[in-house]
Amino acid sequence: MAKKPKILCVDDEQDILDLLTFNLEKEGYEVCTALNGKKGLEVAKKELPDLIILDVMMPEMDGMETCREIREIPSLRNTVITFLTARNEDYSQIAGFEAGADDFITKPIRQRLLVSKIKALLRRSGPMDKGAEVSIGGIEIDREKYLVTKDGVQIQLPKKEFELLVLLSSAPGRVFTRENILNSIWGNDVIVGDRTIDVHIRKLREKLGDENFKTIKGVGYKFEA
Amino acid sequence: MAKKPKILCVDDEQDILDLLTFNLEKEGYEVCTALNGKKGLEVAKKELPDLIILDVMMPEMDGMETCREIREIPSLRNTVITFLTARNEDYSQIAGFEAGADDFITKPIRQRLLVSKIKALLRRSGPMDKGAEVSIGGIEIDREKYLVTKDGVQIQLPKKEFELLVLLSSAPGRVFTRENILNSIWGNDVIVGDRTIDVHIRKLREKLGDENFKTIKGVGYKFEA
DNA sequence: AAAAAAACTTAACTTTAGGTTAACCTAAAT
DNA sequence: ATTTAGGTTAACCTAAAGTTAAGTTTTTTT
Repeated sequence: MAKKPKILCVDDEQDILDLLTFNLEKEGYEVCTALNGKKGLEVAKKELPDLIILDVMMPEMDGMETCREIREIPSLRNTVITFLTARNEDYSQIAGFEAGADDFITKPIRQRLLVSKIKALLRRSGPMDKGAEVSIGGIEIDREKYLVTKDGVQIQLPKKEFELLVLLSSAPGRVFTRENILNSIWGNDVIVGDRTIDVHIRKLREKLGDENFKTIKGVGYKFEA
Repeated sequence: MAKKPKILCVDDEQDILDLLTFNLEKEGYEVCTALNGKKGLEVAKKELPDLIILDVMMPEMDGMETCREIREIPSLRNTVITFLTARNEDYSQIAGFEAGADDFITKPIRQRLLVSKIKALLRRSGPMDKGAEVSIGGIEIDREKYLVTKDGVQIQLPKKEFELLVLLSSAPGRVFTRENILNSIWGNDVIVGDRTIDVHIRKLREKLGDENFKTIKGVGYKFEA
């Protein structure tokens, strides 16, 4: 099974969160929640969800503001964000799109519409990054063929190493924290020792060249050409 | 050789049609065109293309509407549809997916991206059940005759083995997950044990040579020459 | 219609790739 | 100099795939 899409719901009402969680989990999504914008931002950074549902009306940091901040974070730049608003608040919609929203869901939430919108949004974001081949500095990655080519030589990587490479190369130059990596590749619930990542990084360095995998001490790793 | 995929382009600007036709024919596709949604629908019914490129903005019947109508026609239900939009018309994209689009191509059209998207979309849309003969590395597959020839020797494969071979060979080199395989050959709902696939793979290896069927542990299988 | 054969699935068991850990080492930062 | 994060290695362990044979089901033959 392809990894379950992860959805973050941010709302100050626990009721709404419960409703969303219930409906989305039923559809097979992995759901995480936050009770305010600030928490939402934190969770988003940590969990790197595929889609975020943001309530517009929240105390302290409202949806707009949260959205703007999320859009500032490189690792979340391509995450789909949809707002939750009261019906017919046209005005907020305009502002919302300016803040970087991708869609709006109106309250009261109709379960069927919610699910179909979510599906459509995820589908939309899907085809983009499915382009199978990436090529950076002599290294080609073909996700469909599960094959890496370095300077014309094909290399067969084990699953975890491949996934790690795909992750790091998805944003060359960007630092991924250990936490990022664990969440993306292992999932938040799985617990593996600290050294595990190092070992995989080591293998990658061995196979693809030391110079491409940089350590940022105290922060994480990045892939560079 | 598998039959050329047929692509229908619908746009109200002749310039765009010419550009698309030129680029796609160069890649070996068969191209037909229509200057508006209504004509597009007619041509689609007649030609049964494998993929349709629809401009969103057209007078009279726009892309969305055309798309919806196309989806109503049973013989075109599985045709891949991709929209042509001006850059960053996010909102129309959402509506587009709801109308049944599979992907979007943004104007201005970048030739390489266009071609790679088309390729990816056609590949994903699954094995074309039209073109009958495939030949890869000493193995010939004739889907019409249900016949496999290895190094000139005809081999009679049972149904499941044959289907599995056809699936894997439909995209040589590409890894098919167990889930992929189950969905394609057995259908979404049928439940068969995990080991069933292995057994069929084993039979294929036995009959057609071990080396052609690679295991990607934790991922799936692929067929290679 | 019964018997036989072929194909398909399952179950039980073995094998193995590769993922994880633990223990120790090294280098960078304070 | 001390601390701490990361690097390295090899042993260990496990989930996934391979194998085989024994049921089932389906198809063909008589």
